[in-house]
Amino acid sequence: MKTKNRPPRHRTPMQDTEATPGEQTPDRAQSGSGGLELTKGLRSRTTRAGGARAEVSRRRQGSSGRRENSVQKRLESNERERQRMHKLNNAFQALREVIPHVRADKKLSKIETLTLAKNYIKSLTATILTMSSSRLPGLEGPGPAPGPKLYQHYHNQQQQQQQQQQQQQVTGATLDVTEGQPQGHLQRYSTQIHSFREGS
DNA sequence: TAGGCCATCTGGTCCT
DNA sequence: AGGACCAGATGGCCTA
Repeated sequence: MKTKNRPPRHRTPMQDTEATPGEQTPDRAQSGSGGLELTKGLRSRTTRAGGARAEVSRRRQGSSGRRENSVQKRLESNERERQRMHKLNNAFQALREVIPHVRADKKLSKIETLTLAKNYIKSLTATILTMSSSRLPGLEGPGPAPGPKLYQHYHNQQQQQQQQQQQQQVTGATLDVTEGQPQGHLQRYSTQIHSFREGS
């Protein structure tokens, strides 16, 4: 696995609006697509389908006034998209900080973060179920008994997931773990974080 | 150098 | 209508 703790890259000219504190510094410096001047960005994309469409669109624009207006709209849209992605990345970072993993010096990738989070939740769920297992047969039992309800909810979800998997026949999801008995989750989670951080 | 990961731009579609 | 969301494309950085 690779180190993702790389230093922030530089900002593009248009990114100088300012980054919200705590947000990742945008990179993309001087890259063909990223470094606007919008015209530069558009020009660099004319070889692509989207870029070609943009080219046609621009020809249709006609007057330079309308074109400028369109460019301005695009710049604003780009900025919103950037902010949206920064929020998403902040959420990823927040998630990384609450899921335990082995090598704290190495940043989890997004896919690793999501997968570990999913399995961490499952392991916690399994732990809770284990702790309340004395009540498991007690669907009939009196008292507050959150256990059985949770257990049933958990199993309903397990069944749904199994059905979905059977339907979809998902392949290539190497990070995913085949669902099984609840008590296996903690073990699998532990194994997985080791393979993520120390393996490959 | 190839492959993985990522940020950004972009146009289309959906939603309010 | 305008903004949010999404997916495809592109290119930079990093590691094995």
